[in-house]
Amino acid sequence: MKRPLSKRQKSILNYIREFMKENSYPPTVRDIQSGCDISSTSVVDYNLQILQREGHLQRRREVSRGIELTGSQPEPANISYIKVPVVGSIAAGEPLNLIGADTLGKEDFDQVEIPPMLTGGKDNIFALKVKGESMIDALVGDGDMVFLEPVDRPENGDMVAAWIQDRQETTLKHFYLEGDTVKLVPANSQMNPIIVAADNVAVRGRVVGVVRTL
Amino acid sequence: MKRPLSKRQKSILNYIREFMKENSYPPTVRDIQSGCDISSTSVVDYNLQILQREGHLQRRREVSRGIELTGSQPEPANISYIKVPVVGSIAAGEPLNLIGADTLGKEDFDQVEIPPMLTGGKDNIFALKVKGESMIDALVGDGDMVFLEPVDRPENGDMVAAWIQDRQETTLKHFYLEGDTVKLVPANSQMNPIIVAADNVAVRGRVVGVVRTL
DNA sequence: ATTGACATCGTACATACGTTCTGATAATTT
DNA sequence: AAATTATCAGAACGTATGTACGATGTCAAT
Repeated sequence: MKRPLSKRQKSILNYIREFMKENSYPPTVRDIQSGCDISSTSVVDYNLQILQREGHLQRRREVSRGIELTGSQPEPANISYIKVPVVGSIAAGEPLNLIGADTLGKEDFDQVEIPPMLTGGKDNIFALKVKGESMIDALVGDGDMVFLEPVDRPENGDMVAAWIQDRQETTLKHFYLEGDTVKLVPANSQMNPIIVAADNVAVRGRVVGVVRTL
Repeated sequence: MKRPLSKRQKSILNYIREFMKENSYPPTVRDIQSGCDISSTSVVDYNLQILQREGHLQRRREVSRGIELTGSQPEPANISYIKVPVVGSIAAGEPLNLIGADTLGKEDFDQVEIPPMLTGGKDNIFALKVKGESMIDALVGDGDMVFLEPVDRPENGDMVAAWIQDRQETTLKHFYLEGDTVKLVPANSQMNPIIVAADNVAVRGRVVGVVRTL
């Protein structure tokens, strides 16, 4: 169903997007033809049919400029980008005060803007700056920014930010629920798993993305 | 200058707005004609001319549906976001065809939008999808997306995408220039550095960011 | 009544534009 | 290789659609 698009099809799709950003109406078959350096209108038509079949756009027969891109509705301009609050940094073994992540508004934190590519469409995403090397084997290093989706009942194996009640700290670990205990395992061969009672940990969120700048 | 619009003109303007809300393209003269119960296309044209003169809309001559409502422009969105082309994927030890990255336009590739946070303000950034584990110790894993800034004379230690002439392949490695040879070292303890003549490698770009989604 | 600016009609025309047909060519499969 | 299938080319066709133009109607000022 979801076949990969050919180079030409991508090119066409991109051209349509660009065109509609410039003008306020869709391009004609011939606009696309010249815009994408295609030598025949029939080729454009051919590929438009495919793009339509694959659900990337809608066409109205016999209607000039009867092209409608699906998926990327109008342009609320900013809905495509999401501002997420950086609620703090998280360090291996160090306490982290995340209190207020629920009570305070987004406005009270630094904000980073991230593309939807990272969020998978979810909102409510928040960010943490990683300190330390506790997850180094999971390819998360010091200084990285991790993005989390708020969940309190993660799947086993998820990378989560968890608050450990009696240690008064929050760490980034892999999560495993085993009976009524929770095993929090770091992705670092030099560090040992933490095993605690299930009611002693509160998962803050599940990591959905990692960003590092060099 | 700002004359009051006639009933008919208001009707037309209104119809255009409605039409563009329904469909994603502007109406034709005849759409307006029937939609506003006008008995002649010339009347529509006549009134459109007036509406244009009064600044309520723009028209493109000889262009079907060449109507553009003024006043409610959807803001040029955020300039702060950059579209970068994903020019391909890069794999440890496998050839990668990057030919055309210079000759083809951005439009010919998939695009991802990234926040300025990742680019440090530079443009010309391009992206590669990582395949394989050659940089696993540098916290770059399979499936990650790396963002590169085009440079051909990197600093020692930079992580670069380099084209190796006589192997006909592109890889992601750390770069070290030593005399007139170049050492390309993978960040994977299981793999050995590649040492080649300096004029045998062409650096495509320097990695400035890494993104991973889980 | 006459004029003339304004709005409306009906119609015709030229071209903008989607569609279709016949083959050619490249990519895959048998 | 032969047979299929996917993709492209070029041209032709017919509808969709903007535009032009003369005729008609309206209404206020002359």
